[in-house]
Amino acid sequence: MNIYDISKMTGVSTATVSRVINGSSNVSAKTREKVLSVIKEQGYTPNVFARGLGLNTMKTIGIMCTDSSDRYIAHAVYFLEESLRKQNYDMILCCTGYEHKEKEKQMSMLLSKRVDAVILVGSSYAEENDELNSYITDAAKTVPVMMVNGVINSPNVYSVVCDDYLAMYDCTRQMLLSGRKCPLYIYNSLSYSGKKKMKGFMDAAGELGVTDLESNMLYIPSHSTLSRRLSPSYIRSMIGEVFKKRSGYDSVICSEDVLAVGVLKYASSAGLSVPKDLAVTGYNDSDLCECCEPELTSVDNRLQAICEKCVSSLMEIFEGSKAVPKQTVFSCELIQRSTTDFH
Amino acid sequence: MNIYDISKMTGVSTATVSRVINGSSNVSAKTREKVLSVIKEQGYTPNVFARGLGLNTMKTIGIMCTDSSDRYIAHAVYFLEESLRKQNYDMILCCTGYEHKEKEKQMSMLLSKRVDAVILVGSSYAEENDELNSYITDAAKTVPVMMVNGVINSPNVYSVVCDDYLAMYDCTRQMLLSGRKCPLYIYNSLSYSGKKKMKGFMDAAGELGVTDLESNMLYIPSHSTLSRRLSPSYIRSMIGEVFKKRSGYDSVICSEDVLAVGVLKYASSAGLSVPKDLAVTGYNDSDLCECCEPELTSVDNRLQAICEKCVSSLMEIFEGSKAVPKQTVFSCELIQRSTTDFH
DNA sequence: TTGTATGCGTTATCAT
DNA sequence: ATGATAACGCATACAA
Repeated sequence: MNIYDISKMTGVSTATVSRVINGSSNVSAKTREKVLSVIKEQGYTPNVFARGLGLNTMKTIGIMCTDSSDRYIAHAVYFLEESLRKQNYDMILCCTGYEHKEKEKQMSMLLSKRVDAVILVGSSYAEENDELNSYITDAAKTVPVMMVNGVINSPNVYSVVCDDYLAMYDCTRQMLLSGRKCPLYIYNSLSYSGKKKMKGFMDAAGELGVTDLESNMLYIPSHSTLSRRLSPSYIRSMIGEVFKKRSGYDSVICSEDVLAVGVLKYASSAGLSVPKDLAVTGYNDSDLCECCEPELTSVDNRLQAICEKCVSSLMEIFEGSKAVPKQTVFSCELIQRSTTDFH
Repeated sequence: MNIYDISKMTGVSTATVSRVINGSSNVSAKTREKVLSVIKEQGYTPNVFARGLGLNTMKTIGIMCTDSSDRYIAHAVYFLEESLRKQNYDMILCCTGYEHKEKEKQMSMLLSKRVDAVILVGSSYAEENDELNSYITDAAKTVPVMMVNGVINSPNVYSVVCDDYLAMYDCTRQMLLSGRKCPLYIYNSLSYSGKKKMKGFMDAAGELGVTDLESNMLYIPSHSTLSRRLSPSYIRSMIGEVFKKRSGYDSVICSEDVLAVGVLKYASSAGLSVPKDLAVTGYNDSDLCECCEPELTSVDNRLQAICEKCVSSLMEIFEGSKAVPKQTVFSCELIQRSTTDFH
């Protein structure tokens, strides 16, 4: 069943059938009605390949992420899907993992599929080293590239991010202003946003009199070769070692919620009362916050707003707007629960 | 840059270029080498639309799920993506939500995109009422339909599931054999697998002397119009009400981990010691299990194995095998942690 | 308002 | 082993 069949059955030309399908106004009401009824009756659907061949687009966006089972990314994918579908776009989802080689490979695969744009989800796509980003900037010569929570300054690459620096700066300030003297910062990533958060902590802590920042920071890398994901009990044991080496920590600020869960586990096993003996904050405001005891103070990084803005900007780019901002920054919001006693 | 350009630059016909691209053996080594070098040098990529038009396939699988940000589904999507990519297939991801209308709509959208198959993720696609499944059985007339954790008995529809009935039956048995007399079963879904689990509980409880099953079961529906997701604190309060009405429960068996987290929250607030006063089990063996205190006994429903089998079966179907099982069943595994004291 | 004719870039059939 | 050409199904420029 193709456009020729419909043409024959209705007695009009394929051009007119095509016009009806695409909602052209230059069709008489009578003709339109006739064609429409036959199309419906026959259950005819235009062949997307033929259409794609002519128009060179399939209304499909390529989504690249490292790992769609990650809490944060899974939500991003969901919000993007929702927004894109409203605009009648589909998504091809690619999970690249954390290896550069694979990222490059999937990108070229997406381009060969002639997607209309590529959305990069997560800050692990924005590398410090420009050389490593060349596959992205090259791709942007062909299609718009949108980055969710990552920034690369290059033509046709657009970023939508939240202000992780300021969020962590504020969070740290609040922690110290509430009377804590000796915070421990735990981070698990040195990605673009990972570094922003870290700097936020360091600046605030430095300004408020914390010296010897080195000993107030702990790096627990995720995505090791050993395991795909950090487990809370592993984190607990790491914390335990650090607390054994040096006592006096009265607060822990984490770059991700799961780290804070591990801290709470440590506190519980060490008989520390939270927040009295140890105040704790997480980051992402994920559903983990409400699963632990006490419930976790965290930072809402506005993922939904970011994803929706990302898609709406993309649509504007498609419409040829020249006024789309290269970078859009959202503010985070501190969500206070029971692991802190901020003023 | 198209196949004609390559043809001109190499001095061979487009047919030969095509043969080289598709690895036909009927090409001399010399010609192949020449063509390959020009292709590489020019960075030529075949146009997938033209190819799709001729072959009527784009090596793309449609994935339908209710909500890709759900922990369980997000993992399924990840495992499916991984398996499909190994076979050089892409996925178009659709989140349909829980409304029937939308499921139908997205299905027809996928079919109009000429996907090579559709994978339905989650048990909410298998309806009791055959009428409601007709959009699925109809789709199966066009392409193979694979169901991850749901069963519909119809031509060209294949299911890969885990034995939720047996898992819940065993879990309940263990609970009762460890000395518990009065279990509460909490469930949040009446989907295909939801009913299986429920029956598992009822059968085991009935056999081991629990009477008046009605009062041993509590339904807390997810996906209400109020909120997209159940929150642990809401669950806690629901539990609280039930325990107030009738005391004596010494154990809680949950159809999903997040429910169990809510139970633990209740226990903590009510001063009940787990597992001494109250034994608790979850279901799915999600990462929540290791986030709570004490860590949660749960059922591993072998999601990765299911997804991998689903894809490998699909590949066999594509290869024309007639021996692909209509239904494949995996056994679950009880993962004991610290919320139970099973013998 | 409607129809005709052509291009889009492959793959496959049939010759050679 | 290689080449010429039809077919795939649609959209559109141009003609009427």
